[in-house]
Amino acid sequence: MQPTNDEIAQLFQNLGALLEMKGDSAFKIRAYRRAADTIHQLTVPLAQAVHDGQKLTGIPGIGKAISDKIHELVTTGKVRTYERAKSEVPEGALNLLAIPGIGPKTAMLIGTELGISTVEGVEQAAADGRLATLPRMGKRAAESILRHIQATRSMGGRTPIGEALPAAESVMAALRDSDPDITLLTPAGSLRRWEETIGDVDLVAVTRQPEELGRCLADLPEVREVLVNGSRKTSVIVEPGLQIDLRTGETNSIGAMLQYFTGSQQHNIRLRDFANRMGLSLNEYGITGIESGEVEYFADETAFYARLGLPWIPPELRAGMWELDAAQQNCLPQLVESRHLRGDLHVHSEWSDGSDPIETMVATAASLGYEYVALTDHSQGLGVANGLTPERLAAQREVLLQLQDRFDIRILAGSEVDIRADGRMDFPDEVLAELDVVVASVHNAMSQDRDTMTRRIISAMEHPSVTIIGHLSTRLLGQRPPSDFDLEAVLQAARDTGTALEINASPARLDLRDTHAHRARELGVPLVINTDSHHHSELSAGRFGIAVARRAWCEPRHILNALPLDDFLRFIRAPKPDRLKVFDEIVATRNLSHEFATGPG
DNA sequence: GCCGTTTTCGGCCCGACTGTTTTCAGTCG
Repeated sequence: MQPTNDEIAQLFQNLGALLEMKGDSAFKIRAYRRAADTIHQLTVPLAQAVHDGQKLTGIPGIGKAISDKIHELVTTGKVRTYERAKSEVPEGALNLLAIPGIGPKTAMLIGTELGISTVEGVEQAAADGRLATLPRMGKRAAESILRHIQATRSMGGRTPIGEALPAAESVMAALRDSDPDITLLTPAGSLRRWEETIGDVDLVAVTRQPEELGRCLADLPEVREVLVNGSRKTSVIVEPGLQIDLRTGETNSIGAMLQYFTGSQQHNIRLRDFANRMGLSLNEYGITGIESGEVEYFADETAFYARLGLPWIPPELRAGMWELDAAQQNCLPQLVESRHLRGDLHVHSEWSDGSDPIETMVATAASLGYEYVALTDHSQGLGVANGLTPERLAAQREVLLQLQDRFDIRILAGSEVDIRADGRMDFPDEVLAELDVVVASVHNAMSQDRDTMTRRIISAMEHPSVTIIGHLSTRLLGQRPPSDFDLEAVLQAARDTGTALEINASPARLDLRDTHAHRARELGVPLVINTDSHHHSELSAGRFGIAVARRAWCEPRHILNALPLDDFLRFIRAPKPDRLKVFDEIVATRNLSHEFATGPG
């Protein structure tokens, strides 16, 4: 079994931690961590790249030594440097790093002095007083670690953005209520970058009495625990287990502060490195001339980046990958925005498992200013969702025709058709041929092996009536892992067959995920941003899908449902082998460049 | 270990907070 990118990234993350325990060079450690971060975000499977003989050293943060180690891992299944480092620290010390407040140094100490290798062991030692006897440890430190272990247990890892964003908005509303002097209060960190899961919610605020605001946060009723309460930073855990960090600053530092706390860490490291070479030093207060010691202040991020000779970089792009190179060459993408969407092509009604009448869904889509909407209730095979038989589907078409007279918005007849376990479609061909839009999705037998699932999806793409593949991986964030399939083969098939891929905007799914959407765009696969609405209120919830597309560097020209109605109709009416060509022609005649940018380098 | 509009050697982002200390190490982001 080939190592996945995540597994390779984890190995380098661990290697960095092991070297830190051993007291190795901080720069070497940072290099491994950077490589781990980069690999985690790569869109192409590294193991495949190794087999194809591709050069890895062009990837940021990957030089000869790390490239060699990746080769070694892929070809032999092991990395000798890693195995050796592991043998030189106490068994299990890596496990202890999962405890907040315990880093490599403390983990090493606990392992060597107390012979402890598990989180439970640390908990025991903290409780019975052994932990407090260690050097640079004490009663308070031990208590803090005990609290952290218990807090972590009830938090259970990163929070899907669909849960973190409302929680953050609720806390921000409460803070605004309690402090009328707030002039700025906004998310930063991974939330502002719209990552699919959030570790801690970072909030940035400007107000007259910052320490008072920190106390307000600590005193909110939903706060379960106060972790930090300093003059500029307050950290709390709110029910049901989400950490919120609030940083405060001055009005004239807003530009620097927002930039600093939005990150990502790798973006900041690269940006400061870039600034250093200009003789400038960056921190959260402003930009300092290294020679002169003079500090310049910035009221917004645009001015901050401009001082470095750079255009403003959208937070979704600040991954520490290619965005600085693109900014320097002034070729950042003009990212797609919610206002660019002209239709929604995945909408359910009460005819299957939605909860609203068709009319309500259509009226809501019209009120959002859309030019078209496709009704795509489930097909017959999905019994639990009250899937439509061909007869009910035909009856629904009649209803849609009658409704059309009463609405300006173009109503398209569609279906979300099950891709059966053997790759066949859940409706006969002649039924599918009647529809305007066919979203084909996997809903069962999700644990099929890689080859079977890959063939199953590709076989659906090869069907002449299938317009879009819905929620490709079937994952549910934090609940159900993605199914296993060969992404590259599937994306290639999408391109070859002219089948569009859906970015399912439901915050429970976000599927395609950002890196997959990025790769699809690189390959020139038309993408669709759909809400998969089951209630009229969900029709306006496309923002999570837009965020995925933006993190994938998508411009409006990459998004099929950003096309005006006439052009969209031309696309779906073209026979499938010609569709990609039609898409290209449409974009060309609209006088837009249509080279699918892959990012510089 | 990586990297280059000062380059193949000699640099490498920056600060808040905590708990232990009495000047700082460790952790975090």
